[in-house]
Amino acid sequence: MKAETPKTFDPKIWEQKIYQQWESSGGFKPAIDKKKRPYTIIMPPPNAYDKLHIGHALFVTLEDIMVRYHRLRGEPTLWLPGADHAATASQIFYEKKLRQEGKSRHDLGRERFNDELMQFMLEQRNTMEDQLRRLGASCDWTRKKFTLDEDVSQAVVYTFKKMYNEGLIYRGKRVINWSPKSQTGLSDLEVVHKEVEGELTSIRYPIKGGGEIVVATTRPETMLGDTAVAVHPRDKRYKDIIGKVVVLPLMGREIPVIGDEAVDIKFGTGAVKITPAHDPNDFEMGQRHNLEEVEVIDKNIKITKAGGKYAGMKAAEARDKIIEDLDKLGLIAGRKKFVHSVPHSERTGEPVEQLLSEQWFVKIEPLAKPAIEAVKKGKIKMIPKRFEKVYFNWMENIRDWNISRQLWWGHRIPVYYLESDRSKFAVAFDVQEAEKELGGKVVQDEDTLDTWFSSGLWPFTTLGWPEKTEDFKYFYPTTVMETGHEIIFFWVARMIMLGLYCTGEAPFELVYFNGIVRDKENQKISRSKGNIIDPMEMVEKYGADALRMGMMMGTAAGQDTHVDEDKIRAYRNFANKIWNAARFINIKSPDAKDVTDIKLGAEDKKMLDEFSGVAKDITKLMDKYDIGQAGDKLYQYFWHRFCDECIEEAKLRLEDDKTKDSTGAALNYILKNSLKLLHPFVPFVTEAVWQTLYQEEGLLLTQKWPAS
RNA sequence: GGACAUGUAGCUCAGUUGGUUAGAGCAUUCGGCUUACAUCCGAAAGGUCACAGGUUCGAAUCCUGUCAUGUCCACCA
Repeated sequence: MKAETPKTFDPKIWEQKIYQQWESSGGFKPAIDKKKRPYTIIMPPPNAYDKLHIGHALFVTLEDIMVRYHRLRGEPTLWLPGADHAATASQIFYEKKLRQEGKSRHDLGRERFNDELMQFMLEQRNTMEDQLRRLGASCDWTRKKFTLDEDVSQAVVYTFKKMYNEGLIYRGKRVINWSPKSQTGLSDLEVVHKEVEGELTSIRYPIKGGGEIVVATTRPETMLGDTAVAVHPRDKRYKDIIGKVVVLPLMGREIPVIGDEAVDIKFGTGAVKITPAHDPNDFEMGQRHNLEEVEVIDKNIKITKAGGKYAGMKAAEARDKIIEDLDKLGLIAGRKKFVHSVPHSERTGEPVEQLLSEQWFVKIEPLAKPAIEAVKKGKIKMIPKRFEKVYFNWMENIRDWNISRQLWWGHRIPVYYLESDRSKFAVAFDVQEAEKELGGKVVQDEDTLDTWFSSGLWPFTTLGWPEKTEDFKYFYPTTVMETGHEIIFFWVARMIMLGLYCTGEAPFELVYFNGIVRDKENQKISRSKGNIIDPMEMVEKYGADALRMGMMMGTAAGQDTHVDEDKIRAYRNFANKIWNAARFINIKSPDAKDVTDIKLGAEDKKMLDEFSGVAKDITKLMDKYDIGQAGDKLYQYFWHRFCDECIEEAKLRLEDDKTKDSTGAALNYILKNSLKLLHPFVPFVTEAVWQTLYQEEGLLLTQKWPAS
């Protein structure tokens, strides 16, 4: 560096060039050494069509810091990037796009719809990948994966087949959550409960042989499908009524009064109408008491033929009509406003309908048990640890997993039915295999798999499993899964269960949970709130290093983090500080000797000692995954200790011939090694300085960490 | 209904096993183009450590309770 080198670090000149050097150098690829344990992170794949938002910037920053740190430590380090087909989100997204063009997916047909969407995805994916590059993500692009890659899809079928053969996947009729808008079933996790003000209607059900029993409901129209009335077996009021028969009003059907512990004595009259086809609790009760399931609402939320004279009406219309009719008969015992929680689709926001439907399920208990064990025994650790409790709590109360989705986009369920007899089916890789097995023409199941089914296999399908590839053998189990705590059940739990089931090993050693990004008013960053910070705009304005520092400073695992533009600007200044400290040292001492080749003064030794203490502290913090603290310590040290004090005090000694050389050597040593410590956090500016000063030693990317 | 997290300067956060006058950065104010950097340097101001009890020679730190904020789970006929 010379006095005339620019006074400011200009990210625009450097970033792209440096990234290309890194990538083409092969430095992102792990230096495989069978004697060393690899450090592996499989990237949580962003949606292929996503533009990166600030949440992505956070996870990319954190993972890149981990990966760069371990790479500098000399470990064979793999960060494997990917893209997700994000079944539900993508289909909804693309259908919306079609609608704007005045089309629907049915105009295209399944095949064309999927082809077009695939085309679109692959195009968009380039944008997403470019954005990862701009953030400085040091991942191995030669190993990148897409969740719909041929080999990944094969692995999905393989797993489905194995689970089916071992009795872990079954087809069954259950009450499921049905999203009318997207016309698909949802898992319990895809449903959120919202408080809604509704109406609680009390209805008199006449008892055959005299008397009546009053039940209350928020969904009077479901009474058409009632097949019992339940009371608590120890409820004194109804002691003599259990076993009697009531006549279902409007329908005239005779249904029993049953006793079941699940009934809450204190609620309402203590008697509840049971509709096994439209309520999961009622369904379970129906199973216990062998009740008939009468479906009265269909997938378009209209009353079915079983609904008698109400058939064909929309459920809401039927509700009003039924109340009117009951009222005429004097059977309404009361109506009152009632706030209750109603399940809504997490995706579309609409209320979901609970319907009886035939779906594929994963029997979860045999998978959950070992998954609980793995965490209990410490085979998998979570940071922060408190999420282990959250995990146990959910896993211990887990229910079977509905994996069918009535979507077109995604992994199609690998089940083929014999055309001539649909009760016969085979699980197969393709039509030929199925036809061979069934001995006739076959049709494939129309449904696709829950996107989290294939995502659950991600830590090993990305490495080539079920083939015993070199990568799989070497890198699996992986080291860290870094992701958001909001998907601990959706994803993390499923990866652990499926990982243990498929490979016999826990898929990773450590789960690091990042928090949610909020703005300075503590609001969640979201488009609807209008407070989005576009990471690419920030990179454009302040450089990737500044954005990265802004993302990670003050973060702790599992803790929400705050960003705003001021913060990012402040760290742009930090990048500049590094640049200028280097300029100064190099201008004053362009031919600095190695500290081992020169007699050092007392002040020099003190500076060096202090530096090695800092390097040790940083190392300790990094090993604890206390990344925010490590960043803060470094920032503090480099700027306010090294620059403000060490360099300032050294200025005099640099003017004195007796101390000039040794001081220069010491400053140079600290600068050079600080670049290594700083590199995981601010990779671009440190690399830019390194290449300007120490080019003959190769890229900073793969230097040796200056502490142990 | 249950669980968890957080509450320290205007804002974002440190504060190690309890130990002098509670620390940074950003923002603010003042003074400086001092031979790397004005994307800078120096200085100042700013705190009842959410609140109330308790343990202790000593509490931001440990215990109990309260309040506020946020998150998750369960569920409501």
